[in-house]
Amino acid sequence: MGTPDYAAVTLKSLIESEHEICAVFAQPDKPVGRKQILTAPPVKVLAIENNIPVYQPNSVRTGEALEILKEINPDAIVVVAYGKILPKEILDLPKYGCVNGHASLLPKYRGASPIQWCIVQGERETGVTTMLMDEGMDTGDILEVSKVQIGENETAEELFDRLSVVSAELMLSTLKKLEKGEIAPKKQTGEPSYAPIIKKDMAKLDFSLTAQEIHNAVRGYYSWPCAFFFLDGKRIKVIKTKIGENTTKPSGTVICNTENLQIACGNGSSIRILELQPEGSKAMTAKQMLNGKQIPLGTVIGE
RNA sequence: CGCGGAGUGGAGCAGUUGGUAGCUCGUCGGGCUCAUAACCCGAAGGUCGUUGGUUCAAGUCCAGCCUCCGCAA
Repeated sequence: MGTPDYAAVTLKSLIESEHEICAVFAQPDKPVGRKQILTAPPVKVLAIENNIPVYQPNSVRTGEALEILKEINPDAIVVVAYGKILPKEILDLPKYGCVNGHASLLPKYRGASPIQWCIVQGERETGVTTMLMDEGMDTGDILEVSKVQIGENETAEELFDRLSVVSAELMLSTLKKLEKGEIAPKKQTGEPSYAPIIKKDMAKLDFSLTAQEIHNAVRGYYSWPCAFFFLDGKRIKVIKTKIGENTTKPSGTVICNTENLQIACGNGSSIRILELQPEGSKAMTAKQMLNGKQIPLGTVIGE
């Protein structure tokens, strides 16, 4: 069970492994893009290419989904980024249980968007955890963990790509050990935290935060929804930033408008915006934008 | 037909009430300088996305088409 590209990587590994995949569950097709074309999620596409039956129930809490699963009678159910919480009847169905791959070091960053959130929070280390699902939100007993270091300038998109591979490898390992009875599930220990669903508004930059925090937000919200600020009523997405030197100017003040756009941040820090994308335009370097649009020194950004 | 912005010399933009194009940067040449990504002088480079229309005359008005992008999902 899974939906986006991230989950498709694991599915691909499973297909190429010795495991037999009886069925794939994915979220229903959704309209995508400017034209609102109904598009199949990546996991579904991959499943179809490999002639695996695909089910896309709107809800897994109806008897219908349960009936289908009973029919299939799987040894195990692998769940990666499926986006739905499974009811107890389904969790109890497979011999080896429902194994979930979650992109964080549990119990930290339980929930919907652990990858983006751990970057926004400035973590230097994260990872992938496989666990036996229970009825809670990412509260199941831990099976295996694989840690990954986060690069200073790594974006959520890049981390997604890396973790999807790590996740796939770990899942294969976990399944193998489960089958042989080599894993003892362990209760989650430590202080749990939750990664909220990312909303567009959250990506609006607040220049009263420190440059490091802004740098984290820019990386964490890339490439969706992408950090942004408003200038003359136009939304400007911030794509790439670098920490600048300290300044005494109040936060939000433009302090350099030539080679890049440097803005004063909280606590005397400053951020250099290297690449951005004004509303209606393509992504460009800050220097390119400044060639066409003059932003006077001292301009204060923010409402 | 979901809403909206945009296609102008290599890049980013401006272009007034229609009268054959400007700015910033870059490029090339020269100069200044110990030196420079700094400064000064000069040059090259555009049939203004495409097709048709209105007009004495259109980047500038009208219609269609192509492409890019933001919002929304």
